[in-house]
Amino acid sequence: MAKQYWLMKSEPNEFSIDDLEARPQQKEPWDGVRNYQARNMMRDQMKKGDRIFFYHSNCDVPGITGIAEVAGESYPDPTAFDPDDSHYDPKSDPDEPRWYLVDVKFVRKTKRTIPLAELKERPELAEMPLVRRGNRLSVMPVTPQQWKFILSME
DNA sequence: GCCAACGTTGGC
DNA sequence: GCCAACGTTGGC
Repeated sequence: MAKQYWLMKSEPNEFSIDDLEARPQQKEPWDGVRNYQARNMMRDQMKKGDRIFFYHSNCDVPGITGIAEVAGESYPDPTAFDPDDSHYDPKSDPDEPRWYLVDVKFVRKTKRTIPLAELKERPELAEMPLVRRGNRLSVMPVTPQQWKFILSME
């Protein structure tokens, strides 16, 4: 299958692109997602080697700060089974897991933060869920055209 | 199955 | 800190 492209949001005060770069093997399980649309994409569609825009939300300058890649196939999110974890979900049964995740691996930081404000100005990106009003999806697909265009804004 | 209340996301 | 937009929950 052709390589696919994605965008994943993270709050940098929780987990930033620098945190990802600093991780052992520069890899991190993308746990804690509790939204069905986002889960479905991670569980069913994201494949090893797919590229990801790493997006910082809820911060001074929200925008794309780096590139990562999907490190392997999806698997059940262990934090859903842990009563001590803030993302614990008693309704997720290990025999029938409700939540899934993928591991994400650092590729590089973008040359600069590409701010949401600039992404919004570009008609080429008007179809991205990211720039649409009220969208709260934390994992979303990016078309090859959008991917290429955003890279040209670096 | 409807829908009001509530909680969360996330830009500003 | 405000608040609009959503998703989820739970009473009926």
